[in-house]
Amino acid sequence: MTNQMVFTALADPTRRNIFEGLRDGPKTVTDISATQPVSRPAVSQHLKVLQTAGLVKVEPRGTRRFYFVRHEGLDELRHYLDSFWSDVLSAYSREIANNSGENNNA
Amino acid sequence: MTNQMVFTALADPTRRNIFEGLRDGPKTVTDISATQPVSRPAVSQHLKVLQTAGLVKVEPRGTRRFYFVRHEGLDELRHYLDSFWSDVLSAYSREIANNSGENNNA
DNA sequence: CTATTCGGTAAGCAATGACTTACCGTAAGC
DNA sequence: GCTTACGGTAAGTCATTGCTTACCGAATAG
Repeated sequence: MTNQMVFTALADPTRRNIFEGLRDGPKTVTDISATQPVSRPAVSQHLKVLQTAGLVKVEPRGTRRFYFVRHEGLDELRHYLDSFWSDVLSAYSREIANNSGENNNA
Repeated sequence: MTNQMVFTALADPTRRNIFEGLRDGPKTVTDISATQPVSRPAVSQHLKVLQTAGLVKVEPRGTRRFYFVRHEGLDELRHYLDSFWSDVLSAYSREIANNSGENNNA
């Protein structure tokens, strides 16, 4: 749910690959396993991490479990980036304003 | 430089904290160390990872080295999120269109 | 020229984490 | 009922990585 968990979830290559594979529609665990070089339990564990981070959600249909991208998860990450971004920009213009008047060395 | 490296760089709590500390202006390594619970070499190593990921840049002034947030690094990450986002949305509306006509179970 | 501050690198250690195989619960098919 | 496909969990292994101390180069101060 936290930004921390989102970044951690997307840091692993396999997990990122799994997540990106869900971008064009829901998939079952065995579907995903077929496209990945790791075992099915490994995929299951990765999906758990993605789910805890709020990036995917599950919908059981019969004996299968379909995994979806969770839109809100991406939203939160975008929001984090946006606020960070504006902070950096304002600090940057402040920096320029300062530098034209004085030199802020030690 | 790659998205992979960006996510990996921001996945570590200490490193993320260091990066966020730079949001309101440049800092030296010793400055950063003072605000972190880890040693100065550890900070130095973290900054190296952030730099390799393209998230920060250095500007040596005399014997000091000032670290800055690198705007382009954030840009690339935002671009990645945007394209991912639009892919998910278009697949999502496609999904809805399909589901109103048929049921795509096995 | 010598002393001091700043900070990057090396080596080694301990914790995290990604993967495997083995196992078990659950829902559908016969 | 029994069997089979699906998939989550447990336990153990091995590589990754974040941390430490020790060391060393480079630039300013005196």
